[in-house]
Amino acid sequence: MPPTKRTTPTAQHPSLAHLANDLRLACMRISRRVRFESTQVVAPHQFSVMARLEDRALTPRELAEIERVSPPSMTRTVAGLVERGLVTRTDDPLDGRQVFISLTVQGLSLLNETRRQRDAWMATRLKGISADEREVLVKATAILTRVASE
Amino acid sequence: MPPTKRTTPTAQHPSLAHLANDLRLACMRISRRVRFESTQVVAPHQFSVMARLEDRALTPRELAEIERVSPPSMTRTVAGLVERGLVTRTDDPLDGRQVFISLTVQGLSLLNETRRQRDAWMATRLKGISADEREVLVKATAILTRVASE
DNA sequence: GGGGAATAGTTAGCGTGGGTAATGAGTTAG
DNA sequence: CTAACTCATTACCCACGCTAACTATTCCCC
Repeated sequence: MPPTKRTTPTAQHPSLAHLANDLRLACMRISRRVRFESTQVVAPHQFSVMARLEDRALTPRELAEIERVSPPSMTRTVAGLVERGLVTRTDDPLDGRQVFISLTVQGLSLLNETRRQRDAWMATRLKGISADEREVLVKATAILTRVASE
Repeated sequence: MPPTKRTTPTAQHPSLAHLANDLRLACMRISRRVRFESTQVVAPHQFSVMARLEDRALTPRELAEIERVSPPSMTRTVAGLVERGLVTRTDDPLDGRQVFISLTVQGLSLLNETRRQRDAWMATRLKGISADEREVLVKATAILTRVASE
């Protein structure tokens, strides 16, 4: 492949497109390795649902919308979590159609354990970097967090 | 404050654990949004296989090992890509057991189009940041890329 | 050179997690 | 009070992962 055209061609100031590409790839690779290399005790979609329930109980419909999944799929995912004792179902006293799904104590502790493992993976990778690099990453993390939530 | 070790991180110098957590979350959120919000014209595993074929043709077995998938799964994935005209099969003239899988012209252009979309998503997010922040991200990207490949 | 072991790829069949369509129970609007 | 709507579920299909078993080819070693 011929070298890509750059409108702002210095090494210090690569084009926005280049930065976007490289940064995106780095984020996706890190994300991929975190997911692959942390021991998965629950499936990714189950973990994701549990994480949503940490703040407050949600209905299956809300969960389905948040996770961008159809209601029947969420029914099954929740059923799996209930069976493992990680979440519980509670009838809504005000609306007989609805059900609230909430984390159990075991669910919360599993959630925290999984996070601990993932963080440990990341922390291990960060141990080798210099103080300067760490400063850069601290600043970059703030920016990335903002970007990710826009 | 305890005399020997600094256990309370400041805003400027958060603990390694904190940085690891925040950075990991930011990367995973960005990765998730890129995957969700770029129009998927091929499935993730198919895209991943196509990307591996960009440099050179590979055998199904090599692809299976790289993608950490069983050979039968790769057979099916490749079959799907062949059916869509995105890759082709070529018999190895030296070893009758083997087959080479390589990208077609359509495959390559689809690959580039998908990347363009993903990069566009990221580039859009990066347009709003300041020059200083961009400098930080340029440096951070180099570090993250290294970390992701360790 | 011949015969068994090893390797590449595929086929067959299973489990799981996505989807849509249809159903039942409960609520709301008219 | 009935009709329409909403929530959750069930029934059923597809996509993609797996292992086991099979065919074709190559390698190894006597």
